[in-house]
Amino acid sequence: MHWADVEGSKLPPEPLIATGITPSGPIHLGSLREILTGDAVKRASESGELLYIADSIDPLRKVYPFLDDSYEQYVGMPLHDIPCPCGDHDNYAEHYLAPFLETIRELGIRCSIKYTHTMYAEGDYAEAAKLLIEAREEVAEIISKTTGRELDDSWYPYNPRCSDCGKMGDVEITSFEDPYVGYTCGCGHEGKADIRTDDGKLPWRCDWPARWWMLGVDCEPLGKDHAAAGGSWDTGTEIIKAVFGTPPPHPIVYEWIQLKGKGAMSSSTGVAIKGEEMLAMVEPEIVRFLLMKTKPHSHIDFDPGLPLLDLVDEYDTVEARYYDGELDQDTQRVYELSQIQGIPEYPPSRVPYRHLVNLVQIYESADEMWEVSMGDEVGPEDYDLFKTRVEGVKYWLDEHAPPFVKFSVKKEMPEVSLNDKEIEFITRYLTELKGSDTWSPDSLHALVHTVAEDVGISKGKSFGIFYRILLDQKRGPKLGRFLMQLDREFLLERLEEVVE
RNA sequence: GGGCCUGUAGCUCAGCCAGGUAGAGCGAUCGGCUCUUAACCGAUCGGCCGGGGGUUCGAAUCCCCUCAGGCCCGCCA
Repeated sequence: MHWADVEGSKLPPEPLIATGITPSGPIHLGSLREILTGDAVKRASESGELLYIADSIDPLRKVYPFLDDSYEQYVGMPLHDIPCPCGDHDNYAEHYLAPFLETIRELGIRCSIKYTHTMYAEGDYAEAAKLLIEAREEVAEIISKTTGRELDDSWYPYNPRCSDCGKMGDVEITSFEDPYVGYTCGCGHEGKADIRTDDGKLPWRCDWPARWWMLGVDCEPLGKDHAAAGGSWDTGTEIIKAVFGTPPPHPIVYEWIQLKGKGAMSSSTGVAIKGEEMLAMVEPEIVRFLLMKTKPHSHIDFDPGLPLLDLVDEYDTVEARYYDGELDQDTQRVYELSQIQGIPEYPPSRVPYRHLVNLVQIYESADEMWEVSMGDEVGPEDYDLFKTRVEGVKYWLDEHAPPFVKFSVKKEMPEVSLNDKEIEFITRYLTELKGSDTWSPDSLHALVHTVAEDVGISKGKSFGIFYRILLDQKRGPKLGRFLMQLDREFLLERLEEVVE
C-alpha cells in the first residue's frame, strides 16, 4: 500500500490535517514537502480537510543574509507588521507567502489558509491562552522536564508585545490578572497585554498544542526538527494532554530534502530551490511525483543538474505505463497522487525533455520546435503541454544545466580550417545526403561511418567536423538526431558552403 | 547527552509496516551496420541484503547488540 493510504487509514473519518510555516524567508522545496505530504494524506482519506497556517505573528528573529541591514530595526516585530522587502506586498510575511501560495495552487493543493495574526486578533486563542497561563507551573515543568531547560518562577507561557516599541523579544511579565498580563519591556515601557487579542502570542511550544486543541487537528506532518527527543512535538503532546485534556494529532514525520552536494535546504543559508523555481523547470505533476514516490521519512537528495532529466524521464515512463496498465499498485498510486486534478482520460503525449534540450538550443520559437516535433506521438491537443515543457527546458538550461550540454547553432559559418580529407568527407556526405530522400537519425548517423570509411578518415574526426561547422565547438549532441532536428535547407546550405 | 533516518547489483534505489525462491532503472558486456559524446531495440553479466546474535519450519523483512554515514534536538521556531 502507498504510504499516503497507510497514513490515511489511521485517521478518523473527515480528518482535519494541519500544517504550517513561519514565512520568515523564501519558501523552498523542503517546505513544499510538508504541505504535499498533508495533501497526499488528505487525498487518501475521504473528505479530509487540509489547513495551512502561516505564522504571521511570529517575530523576525534576526537579519537574515538575504535581508539588508535596514531590517535590524524590525527584529522582534511580528512578520505581519514588517514592511515588504520588495514593496509590492502588504507586508513581510505576505512577500514570502504569496509566491508560495501560488505554487501550491498550481500543484493542485486545495487547502484553507489561516494567518496567526488574525487568529490572535479575532480571539481564537483566548481560551487556550488563559488555560495555559493558569497552568503555567505545570507547563513549565513539562518543558523543563523534556528539554532539560531551566525555567524560573517568573516564566509565563505568553509573549506580550510591547505596545510602545512593537517588539516581542525583550519583554518580561510581571503580573497576570485575567485577561491582562502586566509587563515591562527592555525599551523601558511598562504596559499590559490583553491575552484575548494580538497583544502578544504564545511561545511556539504552547502555540502548537493550543492549535491542535482549538481547531481539533487530527493529523499533522512535521519536520524532523520538531520530532527529535525533547523537541516541540514531545512538549506539545504532553501539554495538550495535561492542559487541554485531549489527545495529540497523528504525526507524520518527514525528512529534509538536500540539495545534492550542498547540504540540507534552508532558507537562511540560501541553499534552496524555491517552490516557484521547481515549477519553472518542470511540470507540477513532476514535482508531486518526486515527493509522492518517496516516503516522507526518507531524505531526498535532489540534484537539479543532469539527474533532473532522469526524474522527468522516469515520470514520462511511469505515465506511459500507467495507461498500458503495466504498473504495480504502489507506482500506480504514485502516478495518481501526482496528478493535479483528476487522471487525464487519455495519456498526455510529452515530447522527451532531453529531446527538447536540443531543440530549444536550435530554434527560436516554440512553434518552430513544435513543427519539428510533430510526429506520430504528439497531437495538436498536446500543444500547451509542449509549450510548458519548452519553457521549463529553457529555464533549466539557464539555471541548472551543466555547461557541456549547451551549444548554439551558428547562423553564419564559423571560421574553421579544414584539410583536404575533411572537405572530401563533407563533399561525399553531401552527395549521399542529396541522393537519399528518407532521412532518419539512424541513417544520418550511419552515413557518417560509411563515408568516413570510404574517404579514409577517422570516425572521431568525421563527427567532429559537423560540430565545428555548425556549432563552432569540438563536441556536441548525438549527431544523427541532432542533424534531423536542424532545418533541412539550412543543413544542406551549410554543407554546400564547406564544399565551396 | 538524546532522537530520527540510511546501509540491498558498479551507481541510484524498490522490496521491510502484514516473514515464504533477491527486484527495477542506469552503467558495463554482447548482438542489432565497421556505432561518437547524452539515441533506440534485444540479451547477458552482476548481490553470504553493513556485521554478529536471537525468534521461527522459514528472516533483506521481526527482536537485541554492533559498525559506518547523514541529519536533527538540547536557543528560536
